Amino acid sequence: MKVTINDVAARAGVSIKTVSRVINNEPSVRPATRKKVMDAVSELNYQPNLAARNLAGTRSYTIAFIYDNPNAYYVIDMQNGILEACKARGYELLIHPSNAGSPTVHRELQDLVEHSKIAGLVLTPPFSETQSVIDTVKRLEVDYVRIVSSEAALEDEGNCIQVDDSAAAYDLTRHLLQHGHRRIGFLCGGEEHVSTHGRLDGYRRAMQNAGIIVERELVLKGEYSFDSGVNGAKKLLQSDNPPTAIFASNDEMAAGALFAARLMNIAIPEQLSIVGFEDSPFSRQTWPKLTTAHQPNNEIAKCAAALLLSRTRGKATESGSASKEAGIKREFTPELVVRDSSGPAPVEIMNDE
Amino acid sequence: MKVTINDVAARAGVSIKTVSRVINNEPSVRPATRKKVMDAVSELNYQPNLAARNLAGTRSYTIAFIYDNPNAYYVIDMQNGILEACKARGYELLIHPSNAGSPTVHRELQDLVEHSKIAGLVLTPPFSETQSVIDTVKRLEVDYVRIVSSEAALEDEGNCIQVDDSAAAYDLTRHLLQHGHRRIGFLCGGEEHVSTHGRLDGYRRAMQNAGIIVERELVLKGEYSFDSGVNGAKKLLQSDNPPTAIFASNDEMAAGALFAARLMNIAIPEQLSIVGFEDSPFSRQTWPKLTTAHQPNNEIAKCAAALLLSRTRGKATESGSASKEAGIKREFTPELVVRDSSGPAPVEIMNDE
DNA sequence: CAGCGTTATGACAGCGCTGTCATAAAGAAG
DNA sequence: CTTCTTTATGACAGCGCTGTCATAACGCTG
Repeated sequence: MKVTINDVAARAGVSIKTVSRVINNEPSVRPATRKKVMDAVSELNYQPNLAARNLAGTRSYTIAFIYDNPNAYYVIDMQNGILEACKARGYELLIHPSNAGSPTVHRELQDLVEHSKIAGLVLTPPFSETQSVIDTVKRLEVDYVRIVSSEAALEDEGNCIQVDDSAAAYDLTRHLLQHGHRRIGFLCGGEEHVSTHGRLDGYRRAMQNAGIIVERELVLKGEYSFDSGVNGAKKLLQSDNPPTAIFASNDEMAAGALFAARLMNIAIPEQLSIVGFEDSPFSRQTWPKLTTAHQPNNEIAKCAAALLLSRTRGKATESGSASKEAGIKREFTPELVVRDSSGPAPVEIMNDE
Repeated sequence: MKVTINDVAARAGVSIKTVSRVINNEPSVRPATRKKVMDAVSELNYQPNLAARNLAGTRSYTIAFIYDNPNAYYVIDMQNGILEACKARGYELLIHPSNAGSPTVHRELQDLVEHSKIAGLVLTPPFSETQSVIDTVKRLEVDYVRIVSSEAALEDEGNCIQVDDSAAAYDLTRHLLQHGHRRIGFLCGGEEHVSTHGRLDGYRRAMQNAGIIVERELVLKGEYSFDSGVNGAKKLLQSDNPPTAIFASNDEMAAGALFAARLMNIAIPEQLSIVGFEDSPFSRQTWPKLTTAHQPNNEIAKCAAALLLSRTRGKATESGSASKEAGIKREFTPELVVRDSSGPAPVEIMNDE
């Protein structure tokens, strides 16, 4: 809005094209010239005009973030992470809340890509795991990065930032097992989320490794919501042989489970242990505070955006493609955070060991 | 990215300038011509290219949303509301998370305004209430709308969307009074927030109208956080003459108060009533669910953005300035939502009435 | 229907940048 | 030191739109 490429060129005593070359890291600029330009840039505090860049070149300096997630903490963390990566590289972010269930998603995506020149898309669950959405994105031939549960990355590793739900769930379950729990209930998230299956898998593996056969009625379908946590926990706790611990597939469900236990006058963690998943802020705002697995959403998102951007600038980076993705972590395993909602299994009916 | 103003012009058989006139609602276009153009626009599904618009005209089609709020629900609601308003009018949103405390805010704002051509700013608390920030914004001569507590709007009504914290707090307090509470503790939000003062004022007025003199030690300073709620409630409850109800200045603090009560084995609402403020999602995820005041953040934000946009398009709207702001609500009073954390005052020491 | 004030429309430049292509400078080779 | 490459730099058009200004069409009046 103020200082333009012309000002920089004048100051550096070169043509605007040369300035353009420097700020875009293109080759064929003598070091001395490059330095002159860089100096002018910083002296004038020049920043290229995004609108002009988007309009002129074939490249785009805008990426879009598509989300549909009822969990505000999750979205904000992700968004801030993406924003950081964008700012670092001079990109702009287009925010697009949408509705995974609705049939208009595909049309929305198409409009988005066709109307605004977009360098790429960051997809988070549930979009990143919905095959039809991915198909649409591929058909539109737009670059993208998906944040997904490791299980879902298989065919598409280059475009994925993976979260190892299974490994984290394994750790969480082991934590309960080490506290002597043998009957551990599991509340599933929504079927449509791959993370649901990953977390269940981790739980199953841990149980199996401990030599425990998981009874059918201990694993309940549900979805990633508070109410689902309440209902699931109620069902488990009202059964003839209730578990001594409950693995809720996310913190919100765990909060629901806590709520249900409270309704039924069950003391946490004395009579029942509950663990969540994600380490969202409100896992610290329940009573008692939740044992959970810390999922670094902010960093995950930052890496996803960085990965996307590392590709679009492509062509002319100095040090070759090898270094381009340096420092971009591609797989995350949420780490166990022990707080107050889990403890030793109550000692009453000791029928094994 | 696909169909441009040229295509529309060709199809409608007019010059691109005429198309420009139509899509910008400028005068001096014959109805017949206008119709031809409109038809072409919809047949081709034309959408003006934002980058080009931003680059060419003096107008800008980008507004920015500045926030610094630890409450993710609040931010997301606001953001979605703003986004709706933007989409409806073909504007773009620039998201700018920042840090109200940091001294760099002013520089950030300046960079934002100087580097990207910005049509206006939507400011939410705490920025919208920080005088130095407002001064900076005014100095930069950029249009803006502030979302503020009614008390803060005085001098600047035209630029404010007001939330009547005082009235809502009055209602909330009355609710407690009607349940027979006489000793009602009040946990303040951060001093720097005007809403803190508005809420306190509403509480004070209600108490006064009920003929109750509020003792000093019943009103505690704090900030809008869970921990602050925990600490404040503890202090109140450990005093010699504890209150029978606590007014927490937001839901997060109320959740904290609930937590403290739980620690001290105080039954809610039997022994103690607690109310929050805002009706954020987690007011439904506590045990028991919170009585609170519903603050329609999404709509508030939508109106704020709509107000901002109603001005920037200015000049050439058909029906004059009167209709421009039609339907834009400018003041909101959060409404009482009674849930389970409030109830009749316990009957023990009846020393007055 | 000439003569005037409007109102409607279009030609054209230019926003700040990038892509293409031509040209200048520098190196390599003979 | 001439010729041929290679590398470095610049002139210029044009992205899709809006602003300015000139011109064309219209609508009155006498």
